[in-house]
Amino acid sequence: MDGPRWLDEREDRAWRGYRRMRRLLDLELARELTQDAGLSEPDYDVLSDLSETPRGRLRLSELAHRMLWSRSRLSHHLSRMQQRGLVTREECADDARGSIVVLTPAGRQAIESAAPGHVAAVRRHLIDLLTPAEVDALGALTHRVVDHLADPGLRATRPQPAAEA
Amino acid sequence: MDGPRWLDEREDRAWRGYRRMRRLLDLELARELTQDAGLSEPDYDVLSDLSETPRGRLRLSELAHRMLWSRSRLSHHLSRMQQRGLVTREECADDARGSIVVLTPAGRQAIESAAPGHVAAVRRHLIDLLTPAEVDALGALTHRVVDHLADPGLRATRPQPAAEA
DNA sequence: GGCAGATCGATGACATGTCAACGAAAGCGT
DNA sequence: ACGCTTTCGTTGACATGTCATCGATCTGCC
Repeated sequence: MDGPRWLDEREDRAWRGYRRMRRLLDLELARELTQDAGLSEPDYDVLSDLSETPRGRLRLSELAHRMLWSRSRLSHHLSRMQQRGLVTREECADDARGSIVVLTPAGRQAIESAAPGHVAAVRRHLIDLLTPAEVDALGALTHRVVDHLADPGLRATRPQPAAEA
Repeated sequence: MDGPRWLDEREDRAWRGYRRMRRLLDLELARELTQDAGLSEPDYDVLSDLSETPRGRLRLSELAHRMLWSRSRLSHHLSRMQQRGLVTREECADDARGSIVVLTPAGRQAIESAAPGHVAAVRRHLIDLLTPAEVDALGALTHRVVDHLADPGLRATRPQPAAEA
């Protein structure tokens, strides 16, 4: 029962800064995206991931996996986007349970006209404010954290849960 | 007329890493917080900010301002927290429109018992994975971005909508 | 073949966040 | 004192995200 190791001044500064940046950056990017392209950030992410595939088609689960979304969330969101004509669903030939999400021409149009402005906003509010060394540091650090979180073994580090099969 | 300046490989790595970290870190911290303390992240943040004040009391607007929340959101959330006995509202003496959010003993108890575990989680999944130099870099970079976003003049930087496609 | 369990995607109930509007009360200039 | 405008916090309608569950289908194993 050691006293908890609180964050020291620098750590606290980093943590608070991260959370504040997160919030403000999100608000601003979402605001511009809505205003300029009529898309929400989730919309943009769906369209973006879809458009990165050869023919703009992906199994729903595969898309959910890439986006780190639950299938449920994606299914709900796709229904809304489908009503707006941005995507459609097709039956999957080799798996009758599955459905394939397909980018419509309107969806392709939407992402292609939104992308330049969005990238510019990301630059303006983040990337271009950083030195090259900071960009690299951010890349390195975030990927390390992601790898750590993606590793199921990480939770063994926690005090309590020790059980294993 | 310039083709949009897309992100180069390093910038893209940083940007994708950031978004992925954001999502995974959030999920994990929220998961542990709920499991260990029965609080959501928004709950924690409210209680945390309140507990940092001398007597656990703040004007609703002041709290909303600190948290970067809308008054509406905070009002809704407080209603839920109030029903769980974590906070109460009091009338404001010097401004009859206002209300003062007050941390209850139960709320104080909740944040005090949740904090050590939460800080430990933040360390385990983020801070302790970083070198001291990275912690400083993260602090510097996030604060720069925050300052930039907080500056109302920043939007003047946006290109005029004069360009035709 | 046929059964048991896993996976897929959809759905409804519910929790949470956003947005526009509101009544009440301050501020402010006259 | 008087209006006009702004600010405060609340509210209701609605958009979005989560969670548990479902029927359908696939998979592996006998």
